[in-house]
Amino acid sequence: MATNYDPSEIEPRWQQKWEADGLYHADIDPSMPKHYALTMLPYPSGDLHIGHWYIMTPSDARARWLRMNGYNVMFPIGFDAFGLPAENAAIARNIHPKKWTYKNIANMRVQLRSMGAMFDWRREAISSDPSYYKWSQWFFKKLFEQGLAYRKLAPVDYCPKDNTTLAREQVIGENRVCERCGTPVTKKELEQWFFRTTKYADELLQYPGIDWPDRIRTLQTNWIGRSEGATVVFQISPPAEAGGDQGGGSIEVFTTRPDTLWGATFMVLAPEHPLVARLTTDEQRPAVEAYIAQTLRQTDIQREAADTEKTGIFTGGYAVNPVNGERVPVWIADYVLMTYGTGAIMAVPAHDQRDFEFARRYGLAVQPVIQPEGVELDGATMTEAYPHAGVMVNSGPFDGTPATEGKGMKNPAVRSVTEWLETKGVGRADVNYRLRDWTISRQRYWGAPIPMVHCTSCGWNPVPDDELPVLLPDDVEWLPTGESPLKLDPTWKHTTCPVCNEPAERETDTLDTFMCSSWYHLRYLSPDYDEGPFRQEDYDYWMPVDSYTGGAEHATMHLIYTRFFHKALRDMHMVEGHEPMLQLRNQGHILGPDGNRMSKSKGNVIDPDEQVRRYGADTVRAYLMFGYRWSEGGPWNTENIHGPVRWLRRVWDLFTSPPPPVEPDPEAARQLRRKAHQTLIQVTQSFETYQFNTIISGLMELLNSIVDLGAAGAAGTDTWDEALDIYLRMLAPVAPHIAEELWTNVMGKPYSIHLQPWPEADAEAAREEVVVMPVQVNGKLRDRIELPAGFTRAEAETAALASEIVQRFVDGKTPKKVIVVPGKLVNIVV
RNA sequence: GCCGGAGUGGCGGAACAGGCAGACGCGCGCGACUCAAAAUCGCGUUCCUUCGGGAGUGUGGGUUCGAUUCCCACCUUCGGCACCA
Repeated sequence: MATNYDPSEIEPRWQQKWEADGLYHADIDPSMPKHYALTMLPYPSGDLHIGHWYIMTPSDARARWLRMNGYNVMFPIGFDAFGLPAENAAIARNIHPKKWTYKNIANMRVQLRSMGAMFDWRREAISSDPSYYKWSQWFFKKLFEQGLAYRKLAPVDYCPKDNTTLAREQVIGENRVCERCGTPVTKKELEQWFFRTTKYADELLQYPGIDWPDRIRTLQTNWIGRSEGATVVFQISPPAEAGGDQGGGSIEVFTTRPDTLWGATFMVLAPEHPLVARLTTDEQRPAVEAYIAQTLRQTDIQREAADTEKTGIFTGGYAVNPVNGERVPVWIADYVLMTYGTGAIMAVPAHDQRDFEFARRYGLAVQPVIQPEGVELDGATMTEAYPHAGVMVNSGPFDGTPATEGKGMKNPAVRSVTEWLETKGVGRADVNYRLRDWTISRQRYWGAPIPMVHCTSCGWNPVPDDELPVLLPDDVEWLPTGESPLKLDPTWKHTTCPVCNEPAERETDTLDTFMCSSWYHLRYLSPDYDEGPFRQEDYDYWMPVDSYTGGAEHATMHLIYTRFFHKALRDMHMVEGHEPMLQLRNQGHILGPDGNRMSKSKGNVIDPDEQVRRYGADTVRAYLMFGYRWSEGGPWNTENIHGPVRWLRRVWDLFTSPPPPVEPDPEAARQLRRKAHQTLIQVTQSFETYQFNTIISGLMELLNSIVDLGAAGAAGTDTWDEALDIYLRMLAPVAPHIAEELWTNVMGKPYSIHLQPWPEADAEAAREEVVVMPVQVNGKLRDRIELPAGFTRAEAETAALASEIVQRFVDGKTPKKVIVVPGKLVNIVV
């Protein structure tokens, strides 16, 4: 029976049999508890990357483990197939994006199958299939009907290389580059479709009942950027001298520090603010217009760079500070952004560094209103703003009120001033968010057409349901010209208005691919269903997603979008619960052997196919689980993989070349049983907590014990058989092929090991009989004593003091205290 | 600048509701088998040591009988945000 371990023969054979038998089909079974295990779907960019293995194979092992624990587990797979990378690659190679994409999918399917994962391939969903994007379009319509999709003219982020607009989330890094191609983005004023993500800003900050990493929650919380404060109304002052059309009106500002209102000595509007034209006096008009023109020429990057010197210009207009009636000049400056708050601020130079710099540059008044303890702030001589705690001064009725450091309503000064503003009718408590609505229009070809029609008399209307999907035509020029390729098609855009039936034009932009991936977990439920995006009974059984695995880089993109999507659908009564995914875990990333990100140009790419050819899928799986903290990742190591290589070879040898008969020894058998059940407890716990490296190390340790204790007399006993049985069951989730081969063909046990239950741990058997207690003297380890399990404190103390080595260190002194921690140690304090 | 991870042998990493630091593996060294090499197996492997011990989990303090684990202040590094009023 002794043969060499040959994964290249074993693995494809079992993969074919499992598939032929439908072993991993997940079907509704109300008699079983369900578990929806989801791993982020891959983008069909060419070849499967070792990174895909790193996300998917540990996730697969855990899904298999759950299945052995009695869950009806669904572990689906699909492709996020629309989007820029496919289109760009297709342009570079001069093939049609569709052809390129589907060729890659065919290739990646083969590669994915070589993992030996328990994917239910019947549920495969591909976002660029018409049967899929029909429902992406349908969801768009639903959002439109709810007012959650809308069209507006707005300055949006634009990638000049990819020639398309981008969502704010897709602009990254300190120099604000395109998430896909790394080109610095520019701003463009365009009519675009948006999703009203801001409607859910506050709710997205809550994570009710879900187990998501703090890290992701923090990233999302920062991204959403909630600020508490007050909106305050400043009346525009009547003209002090001739010029300017200033017949009343008011300017609203948002501030997180209403307690500093008495120190607001001027106001600043964004140059694009609609009131600028009204406020500007004739005298100032040429200068103001010149400043605005100059601002427009600047890129957003220049404008938003925090370290440039603040510039601005006086409009000539004034407003009245509502708390003290003082007339304050109104300026415009590009450090005030039209896209946040009201696009206007009250400037408090004494307590805000930006306002301070601006005031000093233009000689504006600085009035301290928060006095720190023991220091006298003087507006004339201050060298920087004082943004910290103190006592309110020069603040009318609030003089003497303590102001703490924090912004928002937790600061009592902020709260009481806000309440006072409300009673005076000049302000109200308010909240602002950094989050912007999601721009979803893309001026590119390879995406789902936005199902909207524009008619000169009826405006924008959705395509009727029975005309969905709006098919993406194959025969267009899909070169990126900056215009939507669909617009350049001579015929496609022409249609009739769904309302008046007159000639009308289709929307020629396509949907951001992140929209398609916001609901893919729902399509897996019923991928062939054509009456709706999913079948209700499938939803009722499988949702929500119980465990979701993927990269943390999606924290402020996909993972916000999909939560928004779920909440929107919930409010339309299409889905239940407040969150789509109950548990989220992020893996790290595998780098090249040189420690850099893998890239073809660096020549450090590890090809999983080659590793599988060399070592087998089970070994690659085991290495990826064993070699890293899953949450951290790290460089691929061409030497460390030899550990798992040897391990699985030794496992093979143990089962195929059983040890020679020995004299049975009950003590060795008892020890083996103890180790087996201890390992079982530890491995179970490691699966629970996604600690894949200690699953493998536990199995390696147990193998060592089986070999050693077998030779010592455990071999051939019932305990031996039990240990080997437990061993294969524990091996099955991590190395499914070798476990199946050894179980079914070598041990002759009933097919399939993957239908077997997870073994039950015997806590009694796992308990140690003899306890080795470390003995410390003054906290330093001096000796170890053996005690029978179940000893008393007094026995432990006596035994510890009796130790010769301990006595040497106690050195005749009387112990002040003896600490006995049962099961841990004895510490003698002298 | 602000927010959040992470710093443990030559390397990947274990152990943390405070209790034997370095499990498991890689690499390395010595040995066995072999004509030889590979593979395999056995032993060893944190550092220093006068062999009694001593030091040691990024640095410096603190709490404690006892700290990799908790607290304070730093340093390094990796992410994220960045004129957000």
